[in-house]
Amino acid sequence: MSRYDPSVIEPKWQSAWEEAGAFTARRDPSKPKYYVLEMFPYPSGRIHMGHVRNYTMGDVVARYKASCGFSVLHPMGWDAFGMPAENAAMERGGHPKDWTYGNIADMKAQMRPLGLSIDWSRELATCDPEYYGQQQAMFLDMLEAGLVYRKAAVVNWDPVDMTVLANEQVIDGKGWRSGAPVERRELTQWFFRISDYSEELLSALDGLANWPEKVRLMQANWIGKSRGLQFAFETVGAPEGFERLEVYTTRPDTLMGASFAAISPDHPLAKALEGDPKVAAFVAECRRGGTSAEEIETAEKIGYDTGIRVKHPLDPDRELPVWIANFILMDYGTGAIFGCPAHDQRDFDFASKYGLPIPPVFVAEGTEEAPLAEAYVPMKSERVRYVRGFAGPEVQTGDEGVAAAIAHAEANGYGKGVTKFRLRDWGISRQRYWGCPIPVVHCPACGVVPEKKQNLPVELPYDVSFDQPGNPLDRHPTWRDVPCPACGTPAKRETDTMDTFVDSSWYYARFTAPRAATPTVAEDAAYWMNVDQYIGGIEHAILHLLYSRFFARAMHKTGHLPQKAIEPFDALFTQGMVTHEIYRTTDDKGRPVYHLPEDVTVLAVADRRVVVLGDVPPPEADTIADVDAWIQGLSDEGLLVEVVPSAKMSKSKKNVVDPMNIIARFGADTARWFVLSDSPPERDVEWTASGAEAAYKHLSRVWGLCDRIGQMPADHKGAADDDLRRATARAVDEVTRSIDGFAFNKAIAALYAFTNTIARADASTPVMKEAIRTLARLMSPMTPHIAESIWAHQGGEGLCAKAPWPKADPALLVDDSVTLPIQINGKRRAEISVPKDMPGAEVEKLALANEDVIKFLAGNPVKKIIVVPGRIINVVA
RNA sequence: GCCCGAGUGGCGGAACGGUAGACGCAGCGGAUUCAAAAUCCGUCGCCGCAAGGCAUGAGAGUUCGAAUCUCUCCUCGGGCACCA
Repeated sequence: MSRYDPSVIEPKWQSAWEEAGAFTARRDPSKPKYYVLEMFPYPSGRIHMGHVRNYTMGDVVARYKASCGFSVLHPMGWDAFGMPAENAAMERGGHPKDWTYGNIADMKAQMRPLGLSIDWSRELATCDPEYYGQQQAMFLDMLEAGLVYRKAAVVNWDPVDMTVLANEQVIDGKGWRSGAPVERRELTQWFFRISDYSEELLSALDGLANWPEKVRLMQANWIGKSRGLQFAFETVGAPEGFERLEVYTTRPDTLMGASFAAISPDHPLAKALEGDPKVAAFVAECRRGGTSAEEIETAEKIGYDTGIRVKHPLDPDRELPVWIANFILMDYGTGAIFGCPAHDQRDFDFASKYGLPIPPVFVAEGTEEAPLAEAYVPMKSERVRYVRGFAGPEVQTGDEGVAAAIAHAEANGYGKGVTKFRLRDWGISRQRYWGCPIPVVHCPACGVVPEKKQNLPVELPYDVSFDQPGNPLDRHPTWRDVPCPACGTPAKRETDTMDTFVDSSWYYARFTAPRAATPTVAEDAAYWMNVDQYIGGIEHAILHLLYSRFFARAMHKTGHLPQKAIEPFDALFTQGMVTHEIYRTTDDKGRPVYHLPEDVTVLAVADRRVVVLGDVPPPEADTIADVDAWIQGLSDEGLLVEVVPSAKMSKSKKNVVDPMNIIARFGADTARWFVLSDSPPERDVEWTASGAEAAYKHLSRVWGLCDRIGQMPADHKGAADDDLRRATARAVDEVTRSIDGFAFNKAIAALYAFTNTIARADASTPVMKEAIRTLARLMSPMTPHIAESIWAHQGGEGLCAKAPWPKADPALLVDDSVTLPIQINGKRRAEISVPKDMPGAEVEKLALANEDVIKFLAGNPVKKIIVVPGRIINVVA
């Protein structure tokens, strides 16, 4: 025990844990279980600091819970399907499978030195046929249960890559990879019926008490419940079959302000009218625009008057024109609306453009009707005066007006109140190779036929090529050709694969029985589910977590999960990012050039922080002017680096720190300590070289302290044993409460303070040893390797990782006397030390007798005195 | 536009309505050293010689007492957004 050398102790203890099988999860009915899970990574090939932070947090929880006596499940796997593997194959050759498994091996090799307490025997990759075969089995069960269906849907189609693109893959109306203008094309796709669960997924959010409020709110907004009126207009001059036009509105109270009706270009009525070349041309024009967010936002409102008219339900003599308008969405409500330009900005813009009337329905209380320059849209909770009302009192809130209008419609039989959701069914078809094949067969005789379960997995063929665009499965010479599972005649496999979000929607359940021949095993799922603590990035707040919540319900319905697991994640924690400042210079053309942190030098010059390129010695300067001149000189030579405030680590900005470099230099414990130390876990943490060094120095100090205590003579007597015992108890208490509350930064702060206390303590050898053994136990969730070394050195029994968590003696947590600050009129003026249970009346007497108090009172009479036991005394004069 | 969240020293951040700034970084002073690095000790919100005063984005309010609760405003961050 001489020098702190992580490169020696870290591999040593990792082997010791492995040999002891310390982290193998076992179903143990005699113990309570604890399932901690970090969101599994995409195998890009390199781990980054964000991974280190995420997995370290999970590891702290796993190790802490294990030492508290829980049977812990802490698995790891790979979200291994997806586009990057295919892109790599297209750009650099090679095969997605080889690329992916190679990356998994590389990343695993980078993760193991971190010393995470992971049960690697449960490792899985979603691209393992063992995994996706079970996913296919569940797909078939869900198909049978009516949770999956096919329908035609409008998608973003990249005509060059010949694939469907997600909205976020469409940039400026062009495919992100091919750069080709994206078309809106109608394709038949597979969907999960997630919208059947809209109401439940929304209301169950209330039960997720240990989820961040923010995530619950984001999901609630995404699900987007609204209450409104649905009714039908009677049409005049419409084609056969369109005698009625169903519309939906959340503002039925504005019905008297309707000046037109509008339908989506994708509405069946619009299709029926496409025989008219002018209509067809208009609809085509609407389609041309992409469906990306920006596209829609900037698109101008355009419309086409169909000549069809509808009768106003409250006044059959009044007829409104029916327009086709590009801003009406087919998949919300009924795909048709009535326009009330006075109280809806979109309708106002549209009516203004096409010269339609804008009659107000209500005005602000106490005002008169006047021409509008923009739509008047007050909060629904605000009281307004209805000038064209038809239900409820003249003056009422919007909410009351809506309720009265729905009641009026229902009473008079022209409409009914309905609830709608923004959440749409989940389209999972992807025209890609590297994904889970959808296990169905298209038979000319039988139609769409599910594959037989005994034929699963439907495995991806290896012999595919990526030298041309489109789906390799589609052009494979034989893969598609199979006999129909129903009638046996030649048929074709479905060549679409599943959205990779499906893969990640149930991996948490698979971890409970990762090698089983069924998707899950009832006993294992019953024992391990739910995930007690799930940890990951806020970027998955909506899609991944919502899909998983749906999938767990679907798995329950098909018998793959118990009822208790329909909300699979009991507690969710969303950790912040690891950031780093950016170092930038400009080239002679004025373009930014970025530099890696290791390529710059940070100098403290006078009281300024100067960052330079390369290895520049600091100046020998005496005056501020000298320093300025020196900096100016650097600037002229192009050596002065501009520092851009902290941002998410990104390769393009070169503000990345490779965890492997840090481990090589300082060891895993330092990296783990640092990512936990500086900021609350939910916030971003800025990686700084000085902070990492400080972490390393601290661990070295702890090492040295351990060494020193090890050399103390066994009979050494100290004068303040009790003080150290109390400090030890306080440290146990603080670290325990901090870890329980996910405040790892506070746990670290308490450990710093405790280390300093031990270093300065004047205590007998056994008390010192007990203190440092306790320190080792308290450090072990964060820095497990150095903790083991200290534990072993100080005579701890067995592995520190297996030792029970220390408990603080409550008697040592309370002090016999307390220091009470004394305030006079709310300002701190003095303090006194009193026995902890001294009665208030006596404390008052002592306080008033205090000479500082007398001085500050200056003879003024005391009006009131407040004694908060053990806290504070406030004298009001 | 709508809905959230956050503003505390030079920096990251602590603080059940009760001593604001724990802990760390940076800085400053000292010891050690031939010297430097490393290490150790001390100091460190601002103004002031001091007594003391001023300080938690700004302004009001509640309270004996407010970083913390309430209201208004400002700034930053995030989510959603032709969703009828």
